[in-house]
Amino acid sequence: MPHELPKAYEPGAIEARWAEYWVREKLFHVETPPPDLSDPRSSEPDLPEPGSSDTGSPNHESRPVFTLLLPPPNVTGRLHMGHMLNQTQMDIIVRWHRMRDEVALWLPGTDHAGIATQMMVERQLASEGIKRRELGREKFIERVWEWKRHYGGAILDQMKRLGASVDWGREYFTMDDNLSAAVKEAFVRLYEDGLIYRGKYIVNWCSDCGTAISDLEVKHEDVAGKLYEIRYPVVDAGAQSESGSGSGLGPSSGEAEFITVATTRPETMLGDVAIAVNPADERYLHLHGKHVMLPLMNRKIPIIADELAQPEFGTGAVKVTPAHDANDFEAGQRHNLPQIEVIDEHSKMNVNAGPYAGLDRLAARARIVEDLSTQGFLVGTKDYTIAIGKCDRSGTIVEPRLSTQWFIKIAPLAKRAIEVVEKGYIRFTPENYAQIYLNWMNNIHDWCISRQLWWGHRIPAWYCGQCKEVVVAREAPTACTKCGGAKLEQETDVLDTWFSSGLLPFTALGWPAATRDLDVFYPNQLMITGFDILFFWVARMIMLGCWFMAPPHKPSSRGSSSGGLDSDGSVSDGPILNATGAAFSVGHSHSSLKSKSSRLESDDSLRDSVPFREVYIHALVRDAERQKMSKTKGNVLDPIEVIGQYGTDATRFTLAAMAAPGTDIAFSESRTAGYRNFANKIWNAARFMFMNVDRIDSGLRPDSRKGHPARAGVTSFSDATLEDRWILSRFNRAAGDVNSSLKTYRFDEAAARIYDFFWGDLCDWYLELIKPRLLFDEGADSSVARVACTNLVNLFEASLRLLHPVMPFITEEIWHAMYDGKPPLKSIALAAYPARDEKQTNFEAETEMSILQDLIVSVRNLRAELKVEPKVKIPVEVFAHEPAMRAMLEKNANAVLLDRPANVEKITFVEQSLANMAGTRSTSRFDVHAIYEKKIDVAAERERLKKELEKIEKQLGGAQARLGDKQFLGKAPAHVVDGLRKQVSDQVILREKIDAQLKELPVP
RNA sequence: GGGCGGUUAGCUCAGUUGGUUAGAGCGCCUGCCUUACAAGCAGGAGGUCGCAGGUUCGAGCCCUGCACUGCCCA
Repeated sequence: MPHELPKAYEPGAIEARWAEYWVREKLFHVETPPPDLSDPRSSEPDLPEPGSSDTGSPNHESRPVFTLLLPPPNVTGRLHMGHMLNQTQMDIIVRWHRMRDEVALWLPGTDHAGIATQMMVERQLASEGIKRRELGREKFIERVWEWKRHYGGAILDQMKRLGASVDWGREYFTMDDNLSAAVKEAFVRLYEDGLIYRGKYIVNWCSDCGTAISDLEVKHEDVAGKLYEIRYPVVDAGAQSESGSGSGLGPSSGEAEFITVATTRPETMLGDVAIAVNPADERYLHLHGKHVMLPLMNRKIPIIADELAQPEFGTGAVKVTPAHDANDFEAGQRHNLPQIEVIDEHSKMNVNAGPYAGLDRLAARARIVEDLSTQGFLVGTKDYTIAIGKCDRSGTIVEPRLSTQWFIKIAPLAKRAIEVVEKGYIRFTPENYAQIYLNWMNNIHDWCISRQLWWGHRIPAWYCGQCKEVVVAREAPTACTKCGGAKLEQETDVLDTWFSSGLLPFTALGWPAATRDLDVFYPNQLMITGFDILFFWVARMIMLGCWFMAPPHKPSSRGSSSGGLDSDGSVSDGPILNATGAAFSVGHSHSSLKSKSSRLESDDSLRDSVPFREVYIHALVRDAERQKMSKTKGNVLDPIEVIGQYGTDATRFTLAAMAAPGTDIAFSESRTAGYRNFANKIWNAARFMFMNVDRIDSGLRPDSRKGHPARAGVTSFSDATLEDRWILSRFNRAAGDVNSSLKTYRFDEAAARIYDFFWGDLCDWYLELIKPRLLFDEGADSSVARVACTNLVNLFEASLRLLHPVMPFITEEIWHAMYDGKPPLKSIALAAYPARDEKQTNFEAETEMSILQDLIVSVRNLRAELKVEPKVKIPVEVFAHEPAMRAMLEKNANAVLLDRPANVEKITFVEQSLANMAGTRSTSRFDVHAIYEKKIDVAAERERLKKELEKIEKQLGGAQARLGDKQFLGKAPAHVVDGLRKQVSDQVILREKIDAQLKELPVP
């Protein structure tokens, strides 16, 4: 491969090629390590010391394992910025671990996404004029599969474009046969554990989706509405004298007494079964046990005393509608009240609604309000802000409705899920999410897991046509376990999508079989996801993981070599899946719950039951104006478009650089443009390097003798000159910093550090400083150039490895080119991540170099100030009062002479301070004076010096005051005091120099 | 109503257990097409860290109150 790269970096030309290469070459496939020997897992999340492990023999896997599960995108999904952020962070972390010589498994898959997918296909059918129910369940499901085969892979294809280094050989779909079997198994076991029950409860009902949805799927929204005040006549009021005494009581007319209640949903009054007042509310004491007549329905209903009614709210009396309100439902149970449903599953009034039957509930509301008004029961109407519940999917207003559903009794699962976080077995980053998680977990409600959908995992329960027994079983039973009847019908409901995805950390590794994968890769090391699915998914994974991966559910490979996964990943007969179709064995009956808890005897089994050791919660990506991206606002940034414009690497870098913990990301394209420029900078630095390699030694390649394990520092680098020692030290410092930033998920710090090193140190200084050594004259000794070029090549190769996790494409491209298309490894992604080598850090070189940089910058400053033409060379004089400093500067004067922007003709070291001359810059260490006849702008110079003097005096004043303060000296640590003394002595020198210079300036 | 966060340069954001002179990118101003890069180079301006108190030898950072603002839950 010729080293001729195009002048401008064109990401489009290289990225697609490498993305395809990585997939084709199966570079990120992880074989299941053979069952053997020592436990290959790293017990600590800490990284191995660089260079400490040997390469190891190939058939003995002793490397640490790193497992990460991709939050499975919906099959209906299109890649958005949130995915891109999420995947960029995961990819950086996984590539980093892989380069640290760990077994790094990133497991991809897609989620069947029950409601979303069903809606999508229904919409498609609608365009053909077909309704789902006309088609029938089986045909409909076939259509969904067809749709999935067609469109379901779109998002994964987009992922490939991002360069996501997942193991494509292990891709799963949540409706795959083995995963479906695992879901069924989990359901049956939970049922056997006594944690699943079925019953008629209030659920959130979406009439549009035609299904119950969980609390989490309801989004609350404040809307302007009305509060209707309705008065109910007390029919058996005893004490007339009390009537009308309370301000909240309805107006009494004649002998009648009323109770006034307020509601935002007057149509539900048709289902009222009581009026509740607070037991402590004195206004209503006389009415306890009395009745009111329900207007419009003429039904006599009791007045009950219940905490449901809050005295301070409204009149202190509330209507009770158990069939259409969750709180009322509970109150109804407390008082044994009937449940009267008046709204059906299509949000229409039903037969119980009497004259209003058949009306849509909103139409009914209008009629009811009108009728109440005419009949004198409507006391008033107020404007009111209602927190309305809407379906997350369809946006339809959710109606609380009575219906028969399947639930998970959540408390026992939550108990463990709380414990593992409290004990630190799962750590959150940022840490405050642990508290948010615990708050939610401590107030958790039972989880409604049934959905009235067709697309999903059908609940493995059968109803006996004869005795109505419910049989829960792994396979379709042939006869009722109670009466032996053969007429059995399976439950039509399917499971909540989050039930199956909540099992993924272990089902994706082969559970319930005792697989080697499960042994090696569970628990996952990390979960990276957004806070929006913290409760939906993360919490459920923790609950289910800690339940199923602890004894007795945890499959154990010890002592049972049979069973488990075949090498092709299919489930073979194991001891667990052998359980057959019979309902469930007596030994696993509900009473086993207690024994199960006691069997979780050791803390270790709880510690190792967690689905992942760490959770990193990333921010939300917003638009540049900090607005939430939404289709309706039209401010959605398509990552693929951004990639098209700036490249994947630049987009990834943007997301990494802006991913500071705790704040949302306001994605601004100007940043992406900046990082595209960064990529271009690297590209051109590479061009410069190749130009020199071709000219000096076209056979020069990076030293590749040492591949893995993670190697420290730069190899084959000879640090003869100051700039060599300096860049080597800077590189190692950067490598150390980047590693520690990534360790704590500080993607922003890591990105910034790499950027500063590559651009600020390597390109801005080092490349400029070595140019003279590279540009040897014709016929001259080329050995100096050869050494410089070798250094450059090895340094550059190491720098590419440092950058690779963030910018995988450009680094891969240049890296391959450096080896002339014959690299020692298939990919830079398989090379070692640089670690800091203490021996290569050199504090002295860094200090000296920074003084030289000061000197060079001072000359550049003087040139700008004196308005010297860029092409004109100028002589300078330098004074340093400390002999050691002078010696250092003299020794390295060449660096100053060779700096192009400074464009110095000659350096003369002088014996006297230059501070009192115009055209001088001073630091506490040296003075530098530019010899140039052009007059300086006296006024501007005076202004500048005065400003600087003011600043110094202000700082000096403060510092000296502190140094004179006994309390400060007594209490501040020594290094602070010493630092301050140094600052003062430096600034005193500087102040004198500036004073001198000011005095020499001609008086205006 | 309960909970969590944010407020630092014109914009978007860093700023570690409190410690010496608060940083970056973009934008802006000045000068350069210098033989890797004008997607570049060099130089520069710009901040009483939301407000008011407190703790401390020392506060952008800790505490209290206030203002504005975002999100989650009910």
